[in-house]
Amino acid sequence: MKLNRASALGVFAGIHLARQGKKAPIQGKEIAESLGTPHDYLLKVLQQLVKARIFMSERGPAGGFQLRKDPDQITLLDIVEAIEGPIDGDSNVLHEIQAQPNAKHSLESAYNDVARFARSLLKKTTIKDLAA
Amino acid sequence: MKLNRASALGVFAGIHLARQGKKAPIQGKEIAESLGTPHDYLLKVLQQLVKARIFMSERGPAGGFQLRKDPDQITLLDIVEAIEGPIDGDSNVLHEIQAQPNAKHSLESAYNDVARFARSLLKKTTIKDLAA
DNA sequence: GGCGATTTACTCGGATAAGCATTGTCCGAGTCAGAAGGG
DNA sequence: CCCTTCTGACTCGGACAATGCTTATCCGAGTAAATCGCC
Repeated sequence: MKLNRASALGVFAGIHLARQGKKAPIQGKEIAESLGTPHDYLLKVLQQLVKARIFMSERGPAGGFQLRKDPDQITLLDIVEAIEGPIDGDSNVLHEIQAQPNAKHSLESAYNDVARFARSLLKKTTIKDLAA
Repeated sequence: MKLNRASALGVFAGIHLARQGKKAPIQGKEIAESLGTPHDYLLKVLQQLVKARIFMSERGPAGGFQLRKDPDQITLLDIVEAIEGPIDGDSNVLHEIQAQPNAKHSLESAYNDVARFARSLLKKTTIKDLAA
């Protein structure tokens, strides 16, 4: 697992939306200025979260982004995995190396343990927690 | 943190050397064939471990690589950090984003917790454990 | 003045470049063994 | 025959490309409001 700039932007964008409530859509432009990040790039990140059905978007004037669920129903894991892809032990890297199967297995389970821990930890924290 | 092909190769190379004992140097060519990986690339990985003083190398005919320490004194963390660099929470990515300080801090400590867990887990396992 | 088609301004959406890290390759530096030559 | 010198083969070492992923940018699709024209 890794922490991209993109996934961090996704989390903070979620916090920004949570703070505004669900009244009206918030424009990407406003979020970008708030986070001090390039507008066009942030949009691409937000798009991924819309595809993952975590955010919802509306086009046209007065359009923008909103949370699709309540802030306490959105975990960090939801956002991070929507952007980075699933958090696993990267076992595909191991399988293309020839080595003793039990050594491969031991290393793989070590990495899987780390991945499991990361998943459970990120699942505990919600957007609501961070927006407080 | 992430699991590169390079760090996996470093671990398996360490296992290969541990299995041979400390009698004579093992050539990179032999390790590369054993792991089914490009020879020239593996050398670059082994070089990093030599620089980190985990392996030792000898040139010339009958040269090769050896472990510098006992297999039970070399942890997975030693090898992985020698190749990937230190395992941290990638907090540098966070600091260039403008956001509420407490939200940034919460996210950063979540990632630091994962990094700490990964470090402690990788520190528990030694090359000797995997070579058995 | 009221209604509707049209234009306009504004938003997100997806396809397209630029930058950087990881992976892969090549040639040179160092080292020992063995052969060649002279004593 | 023995010692010294030289050549050559073999190893690692570090500098140089190629590939893939992350980041950044651009232009087009969609939408609602405002404008203009007609009734």
